[in-house]
Amino acid sequence: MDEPKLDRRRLEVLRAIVEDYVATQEPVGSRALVERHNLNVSPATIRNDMALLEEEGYIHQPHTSAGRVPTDKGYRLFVDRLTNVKPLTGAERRAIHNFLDEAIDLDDVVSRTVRLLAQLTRQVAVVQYPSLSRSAVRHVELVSLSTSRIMLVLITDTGRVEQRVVEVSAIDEASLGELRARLNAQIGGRRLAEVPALLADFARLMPAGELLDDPARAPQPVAVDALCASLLEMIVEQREERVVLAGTANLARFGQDFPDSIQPVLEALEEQVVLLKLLGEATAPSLLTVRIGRENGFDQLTSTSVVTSGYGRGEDTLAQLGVLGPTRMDYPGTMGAVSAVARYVGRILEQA
Amino acid sequence: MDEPKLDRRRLEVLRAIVEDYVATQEPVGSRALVERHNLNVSPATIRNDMALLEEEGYIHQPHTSAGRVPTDKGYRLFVDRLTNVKPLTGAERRAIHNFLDEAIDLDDVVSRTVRLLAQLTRQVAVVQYPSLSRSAVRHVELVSLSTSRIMLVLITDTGRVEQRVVEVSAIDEASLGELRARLNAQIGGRRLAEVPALLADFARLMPAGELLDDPARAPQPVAVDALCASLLEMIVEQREERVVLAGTANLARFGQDFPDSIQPVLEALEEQVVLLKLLGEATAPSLLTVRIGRENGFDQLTSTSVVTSGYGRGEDTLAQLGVLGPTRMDYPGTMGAVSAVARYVGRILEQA
DNA sequence: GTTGGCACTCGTTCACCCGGAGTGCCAGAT
DNA sequence: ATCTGGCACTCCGGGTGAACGAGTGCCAAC
Repeated sequence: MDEPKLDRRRLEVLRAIVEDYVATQEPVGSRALVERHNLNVSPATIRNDMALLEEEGYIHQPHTSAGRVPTDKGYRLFVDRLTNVKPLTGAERRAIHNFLDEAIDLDDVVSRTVRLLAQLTRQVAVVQYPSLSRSAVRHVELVSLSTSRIMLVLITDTGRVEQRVVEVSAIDEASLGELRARLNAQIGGRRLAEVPALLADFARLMPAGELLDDPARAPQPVAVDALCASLLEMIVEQREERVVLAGTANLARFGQDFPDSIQPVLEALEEQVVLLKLLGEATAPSLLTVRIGRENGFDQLTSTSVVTSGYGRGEDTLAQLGVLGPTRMDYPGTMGAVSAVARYVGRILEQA
Repeated sequence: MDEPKLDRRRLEVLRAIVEDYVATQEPVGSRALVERHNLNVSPATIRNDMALLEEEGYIHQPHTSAGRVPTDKGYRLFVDRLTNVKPLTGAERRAIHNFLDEAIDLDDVVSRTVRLLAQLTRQVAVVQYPSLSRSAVRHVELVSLSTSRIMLVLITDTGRVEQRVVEVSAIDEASLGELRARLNAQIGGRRLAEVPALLADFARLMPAGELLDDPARAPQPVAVDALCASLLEMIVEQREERVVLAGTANLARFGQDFPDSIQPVLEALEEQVVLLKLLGEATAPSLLTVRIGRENGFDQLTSTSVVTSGYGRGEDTLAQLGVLGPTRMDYPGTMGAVSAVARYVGRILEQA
């Protein structure tokens, strides 16, 4: 798999090119390279290496007699083999702690996280709300609003509360209380992912009275069905997950990095669907994913890269968060920030 | 108050300058003016008028021997006296109806409205959630989660649901039921604005048992106080209102209109506080407000204008919505769109 | 495999010039 | 008193061309 033609020095040259280009935003030439990094060879040697790297598609020359610029393939190699995530400074680490520790509820955690990430990386930050399906039921509440309307409230252990109103045939308070108790016994504390199966059982057994001490108090099947159906809908519907955004202003700072304009990028960022796709499938917590240029699959985003990480409680990934910026970005730094924030948010969620 | 020096033709000239400049985005000269509008005078005459308009501060010359550009003061006069809101086309009107009629709940109405407004005006749209304080209490629910924790749920007639959990000293189910009934009798159907006063009475009378048939069942004062306090907090806190945004990508289309960069504008738009201030105090429904350039009071937004309108049910303003764009914007068109959307959203809320 | 040298290519910058658009002003016409 | 045509003037923008410099590729020598 390794390209045998790339010996140690050539890789070093590629790394130097990426680093310099990211720093200066200008094509980098052979002389500048030997000066800034202490490669103990002459510019001419570097030129030979560059010619080879270009042949292999890792770098590219905007026009004859210009310096070289990394290609997407070059960045990819850089990220995969030539760098490690850069650990944050103590000050940054402290800033994360201080800022996130003040969060008062889930909304606040998410909103603080996204702003923090944007500020830390000076780029666009994206945070997905903890997914319902990964979290567990803390409590289900049934509130009768009138004789035939029930409000269904679902509280999860990530602190999210969802409610909706259900129309049912008349049901009396006593039955409702019984139902509430049984329902909580059945699904309380269980993963949302397990709930559909459990509800199916519940809908089958409950009306038959099999779960009750006094079968005479079994509620009407139709009411139970309606409630279960609504509960299921809530869970499924919420899987269409919410995403929040911050730092779009940072895009403007990189105006020159985008071939035409930042308009298509801003447009893409307004589409929830696009954002969700960018964050991608849930990965293990603190496992970084980097998508470079075309890899992210949207034409409007060919000159952007995305760095994402799962976050969650312990081993469970509850959702994804990440950062979007120009392909020419500080990968080690960004990866460090994303990883650190993901880890810390996870820890906060554990306490809650 | 009228500047007597501005006779009919001079005003006409100002209008022509604004219209042409908005259309072409280039300083407009005397000759072009007489050609495009059929003013029946010579360019020289227009030049005299322009000199006067400039002296009065309505227009401005970027440099000697360039055409004229309207100043903020010029736009102001234009908006106040030289134009009327432009009615929408039939197609646009139909688009509004079709798109908004499909909304399924309050969140959906708001989200559709903001996207619609952005698309219609091709600018940044801002919509404030209907304010709790203007709406009325539909129902208050008390749910005991455990012996000492009660969930308080407030449902308003705009369809909003807010909940929070309150810690109280132990309270039994019967007292809770009584409390719920009395509380609803006291504040159900009332405006949120009236609620604080009503709650004060309630907290005074209820514990004393004066409102009960059986004074022995009066709940502990401390529990009532805690509940009332939380309810008040909910109402007050929600006055810090939510705002949603769409169409930021449209800013990029106007890149040249912003002296330096759109960055400060994007930054401003990320601040909820700024957005709320821009939307401003509630005004009567369908009453348009236009703030031009510096009038909006933010340094970052000196080259933007904001067109807002209240919207609501009948005569009640529930919240504000509006559009933000470069000072050089199509005022009549934008005003027409904002006004039409505000009116229609109001009508939708009436049905709900 | 590395190096120094050299010819060559291009993009960038600057000075310069020119054309055109637009102005202000003035004297004369209405 | 107001409008108009004419005229001199200003200034921006675009185009041209030269000088410059950064960078390259190649080759012969080490």
